[in-house]
Amino acid sequence: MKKKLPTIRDVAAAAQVSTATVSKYINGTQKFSAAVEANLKRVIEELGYQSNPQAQSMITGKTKTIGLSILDISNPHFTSIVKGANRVAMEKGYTLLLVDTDETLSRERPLLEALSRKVDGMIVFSRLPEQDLEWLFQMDKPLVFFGRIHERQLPSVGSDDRRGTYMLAQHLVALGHKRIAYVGFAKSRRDEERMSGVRDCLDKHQLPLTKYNTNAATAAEGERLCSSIMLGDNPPDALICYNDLIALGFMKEAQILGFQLPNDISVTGIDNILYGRFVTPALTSVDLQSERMGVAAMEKLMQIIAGAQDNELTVIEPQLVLRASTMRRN
Amino acid sequence: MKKKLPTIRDVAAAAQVSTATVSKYINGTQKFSAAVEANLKRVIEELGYQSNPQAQSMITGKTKTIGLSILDISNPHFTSIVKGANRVAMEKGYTLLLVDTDETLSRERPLLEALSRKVDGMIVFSRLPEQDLEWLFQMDKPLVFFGRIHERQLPSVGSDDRRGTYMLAQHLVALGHKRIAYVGFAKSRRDEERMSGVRDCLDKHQLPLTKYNTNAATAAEGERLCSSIMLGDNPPDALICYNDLIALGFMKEAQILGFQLPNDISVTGIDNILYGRFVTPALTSVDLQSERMGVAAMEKLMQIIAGAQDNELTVIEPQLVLRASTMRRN
DNA sequence: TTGAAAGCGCTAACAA
DNA sequence: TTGTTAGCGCTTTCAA
Repeated sequence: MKKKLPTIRDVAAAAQVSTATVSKYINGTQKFSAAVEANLKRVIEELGYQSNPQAQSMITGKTKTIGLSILDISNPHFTSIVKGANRVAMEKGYTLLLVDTDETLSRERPLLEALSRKVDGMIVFSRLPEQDLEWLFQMDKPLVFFGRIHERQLPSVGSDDRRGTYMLAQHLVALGHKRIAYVGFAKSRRDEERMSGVRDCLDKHQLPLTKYNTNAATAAEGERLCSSIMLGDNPPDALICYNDLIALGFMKEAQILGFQLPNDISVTGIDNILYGRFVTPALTSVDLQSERMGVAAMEKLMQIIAGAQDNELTVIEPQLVLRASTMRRN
Repeated sequence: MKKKLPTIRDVAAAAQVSTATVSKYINGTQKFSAAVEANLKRVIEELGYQSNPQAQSMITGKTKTIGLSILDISNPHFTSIVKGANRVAMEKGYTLLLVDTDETLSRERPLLEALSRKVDGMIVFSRLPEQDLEWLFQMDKPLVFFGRIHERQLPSVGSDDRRGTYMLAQHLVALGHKRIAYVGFAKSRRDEERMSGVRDCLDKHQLPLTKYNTNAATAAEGERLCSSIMLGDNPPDALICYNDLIALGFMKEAQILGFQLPNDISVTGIDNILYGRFVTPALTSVDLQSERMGVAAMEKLMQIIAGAQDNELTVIEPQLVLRASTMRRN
């Protein structure tokens, strides 16, 4: 037994004015005579009237809603992005329609398609190859991507992953490490950049690079890979993991296997998630400024919605965060 | 230069049928002659027509969107809730409108009000006192709460916090602890329950309870409180923290201060967030089954939207998770 | 099985 | 400053 909400017509009738007047009043589009204004104010109050956003957006074409599509909300990197994006959106009076594709490629397109019709713009973090995103580019929705889009000029926000891992590798080399390995996540579009940062640095120092690969950027995968990395023939003396989660899992498992960290192996991650500080040894990482990325993406989208031209990639500089999980070799 | 999307009228014109026919076709409301069906199918394909959800929901009153309001997405407890809720919603073809009130009481009401008009139902985790939620109850929106609502019979999902902390206290007592302290978070509605679980148990064993309080349920607060707890007159030999985040911060700082864990003090948290496993010593906690709570809440809401009567509190049983941060006293 | 027509609640010209 | 009017894109009787 739903009670009917009052409509703009009810207000107009009760206040003895036209619906147009009411509309202009609630939207503050115009000035009114004191009498009408006071009257309207009272009536709206009495009726508890609130305008119906559906109807509004049908006409204006604006929903005051932004779609944010990410790969996995339980990864703190994405959580921070959401946090940052949400803060900006909230300040500007927008709400967030969140889509978590749960690292499932096949879900992305249908989810994004449905999303696109409901929002004023979208921020998307996708694993789809660029050619599978054509349809998205075609749409007239304001769009901001995470990560560089190569074949088109599109507004995007990214981190300089290559530089980040270069710094990490440089740091490890400076500490005297000779057998450095990279634990990647090949499914990700960013994996290649991260690895090449490491490789560039090691090449320069004429050091070899061993590579491992995970099937997911999770702690569980770090744990899984640990024994085969550490109990092999010529185990690495330093590890650069695709992200902190993998590093955390690896470290835990290595300790269970009886290794001393960082004495037996230096371990580093990427993202600088909060929890890296609390493990022992605390995790050396590269701060990709996830929250700032979220902020930057939302601000960019807001500007585009406001009419700005922007097809640039905004690069957020990474910062090396040294902690106890890396140490000097003699 | 926005290109106009095709409307139902364009389809109708191109297919030489009425808009009503098209409408029924897309919604599968009716059977059609093979000719019309094939024709419609082709035309829709050609035009790339997709119905406008705004217009649809204006008439049907359904948005296929669920509002989820939480306190802080960066707390893994909430992250898991979102994860669970999102999964169920996605399966049922709903999307999530996320509201992160960022632990700011004054934001809750306006945010919830705006939210309510845009969704078919809401799941809310609120810190507002019950009397300030009256307006929410009045609305005809399907609603599910987290945590028990006392003064009304309302559909909700909660954990048995009291039992959880009782188990924790019981465990500590069994280990031989005599000076147990609780680090609470008085602003939260659940704080009282959690503390009373501890107190009930300690009373039964005629043991004293010391209490501390944080200003936020964060690791930073755990760190902040650590020195004053540990470097006081008669420091506790076991700590039950309001949540894992506080425990993690406390442990880190205690170790920095030179304490041996768990030898000098046993520490426990609540929530069983993923990261408790990776710190050293691994954190003993109570698993509140956050993700399952999210699932349960969304399922309940789906049923209510489907017309079910449900004013029950669904209680998710907590589970004690023993790890290395607690140890026997001699 | 199909279509005509009347709106859903609101905004945006344009007139008054 | 206020009102009239014509829709936005769609669904839903009701009639054919």
